[in-house]
Amino acid sequence: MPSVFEIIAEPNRRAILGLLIASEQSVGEIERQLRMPQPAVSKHLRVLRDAGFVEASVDAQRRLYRLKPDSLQAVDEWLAPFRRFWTAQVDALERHLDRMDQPEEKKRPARRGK
Amino acid sequence: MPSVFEIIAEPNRRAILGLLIASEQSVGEIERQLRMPQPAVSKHLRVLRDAGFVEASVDAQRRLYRLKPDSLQAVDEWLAPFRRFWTAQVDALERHLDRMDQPEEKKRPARRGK
DNA sequence: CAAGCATATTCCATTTGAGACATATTACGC
DNA sequence: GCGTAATATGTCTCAAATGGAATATGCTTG
Repeated sequence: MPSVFEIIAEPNRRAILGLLIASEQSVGEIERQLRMPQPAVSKHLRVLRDAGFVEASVDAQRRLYRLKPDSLQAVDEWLAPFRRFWTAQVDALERHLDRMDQPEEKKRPARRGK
Repeated sequence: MPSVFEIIAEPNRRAILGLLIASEQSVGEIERQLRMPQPAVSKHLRVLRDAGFVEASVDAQRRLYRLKPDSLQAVDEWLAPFRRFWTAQVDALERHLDRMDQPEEKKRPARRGK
């Protein structure tokens, strides 16, 4: 049972997850979009399923895979303590830029919010 | 040149990064805190340094390693599109809880916002 | 400059995991 | 039930990366 981090270390698995953001996809659709041999797709999906990142429903002979919520939350939580590290930098940069270009306008809407 | 994701896939490297959140540390300090052979520490630090996650300054014979900002930002950006996936879930749960316990109080302050 | 400590590097053995291909399974239409 | 499409699994090989032990480098002090 590999860790969450090992799961997403594999580029093809990240690609598959990326596809599933849009909507659920069959194995064949993934295979075509990523131009990847079918056994490879199935194997990666197996790993993702075992790790709880995706789930499948049966539609005749196809299996439709979709993202499971929560799966990537663990990564987000691990990241949290580090986040303040770069936000300090970015905030300073933004203040700097704000002072530079249009000192009068109220531009530059919420960059990280929502 | 491994990807950001491969860098943080290694548990010991995550542990080292975790230590450096608190403050900069020498190799020896990391070695002792993580109970890890010194060459292992140096090797992982090498990888982290090459990947731009940490930087070192020289203090006599010791090298003090500290986090570089921005390094983990790439992970955060990759995570962004997925984030809305679980927030939908969490928000629903929060609304549910809010309805349950104190229906009158204005408690439960911003949980994810800074 | 010799000795000693802190860190880096090299070498080797082992393991892990992905890729490629062949093959098994399962469901459908006829 | 047969043939076929869609997906899963098994096997083999190979590359990469980790751990461990020995060794090299570098700085410092006496």
